[in-house]
Amino acid sequence: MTGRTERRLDSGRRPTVKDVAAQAGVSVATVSRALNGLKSVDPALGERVLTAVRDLGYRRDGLARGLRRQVNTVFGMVIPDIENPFFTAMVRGAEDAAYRGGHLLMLCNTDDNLEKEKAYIDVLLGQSVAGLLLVAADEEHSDVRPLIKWGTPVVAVDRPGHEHLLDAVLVDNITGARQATHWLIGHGYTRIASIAGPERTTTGLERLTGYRQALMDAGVPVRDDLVVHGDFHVDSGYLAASQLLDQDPAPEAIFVANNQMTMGAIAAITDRGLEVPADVAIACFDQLPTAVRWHDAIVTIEQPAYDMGRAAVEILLRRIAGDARPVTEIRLQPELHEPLGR
Amino acid sequence: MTGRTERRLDSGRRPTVKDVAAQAGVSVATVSRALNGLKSVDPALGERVLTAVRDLGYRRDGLARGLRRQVNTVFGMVIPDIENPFFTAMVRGAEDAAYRGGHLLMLCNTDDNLEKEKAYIDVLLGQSVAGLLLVAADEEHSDVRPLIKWGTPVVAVDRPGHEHLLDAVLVDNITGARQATHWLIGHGYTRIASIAGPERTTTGLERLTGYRQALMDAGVPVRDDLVVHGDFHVDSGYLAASQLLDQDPAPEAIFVANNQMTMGAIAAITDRGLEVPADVAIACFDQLPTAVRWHDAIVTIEQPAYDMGRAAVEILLRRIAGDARPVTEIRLQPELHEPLGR
DNA sequence: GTGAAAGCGCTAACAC
DNA sequence: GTGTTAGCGCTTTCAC
Repeated sequence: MTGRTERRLDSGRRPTVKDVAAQAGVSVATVSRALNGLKSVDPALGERVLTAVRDLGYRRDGLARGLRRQVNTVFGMVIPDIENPFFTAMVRGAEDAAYRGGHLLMLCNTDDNLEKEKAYIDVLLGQSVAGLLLVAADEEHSDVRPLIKWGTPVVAVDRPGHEHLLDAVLVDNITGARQATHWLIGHGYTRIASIAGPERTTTGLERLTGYRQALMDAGVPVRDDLVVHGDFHVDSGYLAASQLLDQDPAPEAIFVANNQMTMGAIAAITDRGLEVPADVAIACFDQLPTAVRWHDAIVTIEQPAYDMGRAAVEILLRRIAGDARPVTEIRLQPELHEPLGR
Repeated sequence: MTGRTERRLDSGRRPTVKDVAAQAGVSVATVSRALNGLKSVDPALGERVLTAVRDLGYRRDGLARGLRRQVNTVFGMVIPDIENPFFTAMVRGAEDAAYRGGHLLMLCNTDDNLEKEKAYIDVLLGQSVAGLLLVAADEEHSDVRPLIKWGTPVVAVDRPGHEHLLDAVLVDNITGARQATHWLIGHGYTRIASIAGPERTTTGLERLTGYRQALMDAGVPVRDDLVVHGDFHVDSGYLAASQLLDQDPAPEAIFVANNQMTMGAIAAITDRGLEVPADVAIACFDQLPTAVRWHDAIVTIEQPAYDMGRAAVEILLRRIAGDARPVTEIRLQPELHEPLGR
């Protein structure tokens, strides 16, 4: 603030290597070497450089650096819904693994908007990220082939990449959904509805398939009027549950395809003065926070969200290290948790 | 895949403007102009450029572009805890406003880790982001002065920036905490404890101050053994509540300084077979999801998280547009929500 | 051990 | 309306 140590450059210009070099009385090459920690630099000069850096408030330009070195250390991650705890847990898993591996993680939220998704992927690749984790909003149209071609490793998480051309970390949705539905059947419910996910997502479709399989296995007729599609968000769960409860007779149990829609469904049920599970039983794909109402009364299929993020980053790290094995798809098993009350 | 249209460049090299220019039979300048949508380019040539771009799978290098133009379109945002719904709501507000203004938002989660925070800020500024939204993990040590000096606009959100040198969007924590505590007092509770936030955050301190003020206003003695500090995360809420409940006599009511710790506190109370609010009343700073157990039995101080994010971006946009007014601090009012049961 | 200079991919003068 | 070229800030040969 006093300007005492800041000899040159009082203009608003951001300082560059040149400024630092001039201030320290060395060449730009030496500045660069010192900043990169090359041991081939004289300790005395190195010290002078560091002092100049501090005096000037110099900060290396990542753009120029990245452009020159053609290698970045940051990972990019694209998720569809930052308000969904499942994805944020996944982010934590990815981030922890990345940080351990010496990488940072930049997150982009697409809000299930394909246009945004395209834009974010574009920026991320434009910045030459070291790797990309992609939870695709639209599996059909997010064409990432060009990326892989030019060497940026991409791993699809939760939802498979374009035509299974990408490394992917997925969950066995069919088995999980079947287990949940099976549990309901085993506990005496027969009129079992489902609030399903969007038809354009594999997660939505696979969980619906699992639900249907369980019914067929048990010889329970599969009725299309008992299936309502939502969009994986809270409001659509509320709406779907309302539609189902309007039916006469109303369903005795509902298998809901994700956590957010379950929250909505619970709210709809409560708003009608009904109780879970006395009036309507719920099975939910995804873990629910323990503090959630009726938590003890709901069957949940817990997905290993944190581990999925971690596993995805580990694949990325291996690819960066030069691993060239063919496309790998990992499918992790979810886990059925019975309600405590039983 | 067939390679039919891809004349040159079958190597693994990523194509550049030069390649596109060669393929389209024009100069690099024309390619650049076409890609930037300058109308001074012949439609026919423009078309040829676009075709070449598609054939080659060309993608503009954001690093080189940013370096040359010295102006980026992406905002950066740094938050301490991506698993806290308060921050994710804030992100949504910021992102929506940014997108409306033609900007994208890159998110970084510091996990309350000062080292990570430094690293992320460094990368973000290194990438020359157009602006930075900062929810500081450590208000003392996150020295962002150099940034402002070189022109990147920075807005502090939720927690004030370094010594109030930054534009900031904050909440009136003292008033909110006072209202919550006042409500408890007004409903007959006198032995009121508090699970406070960390002492290094202003949010933690201000809410504690509000709690104390309310007690003093009502002539209730302020007792330090009724205050336990947490770290704003779920586990610390559980721990703190356990400590408080171990006291004899146990507190009749607890004012909890944020949502996550409230979740933990509720779990601790439930685990002991106690009920909210019959055995222990809870007042919580922050909104709680409606599906949370006891939601109807808890006084909440709702923060306008979404609006905070939006307001912060709006400041950023104004600064970018050249607004040079002195440092602005906005304080939004939280809103007390009474439990429905009353 | 240090410096001079080329060049990463792009845009923006500047010529024509 | 199009092409040639300088140069953004940095790293990295290549000389010395």
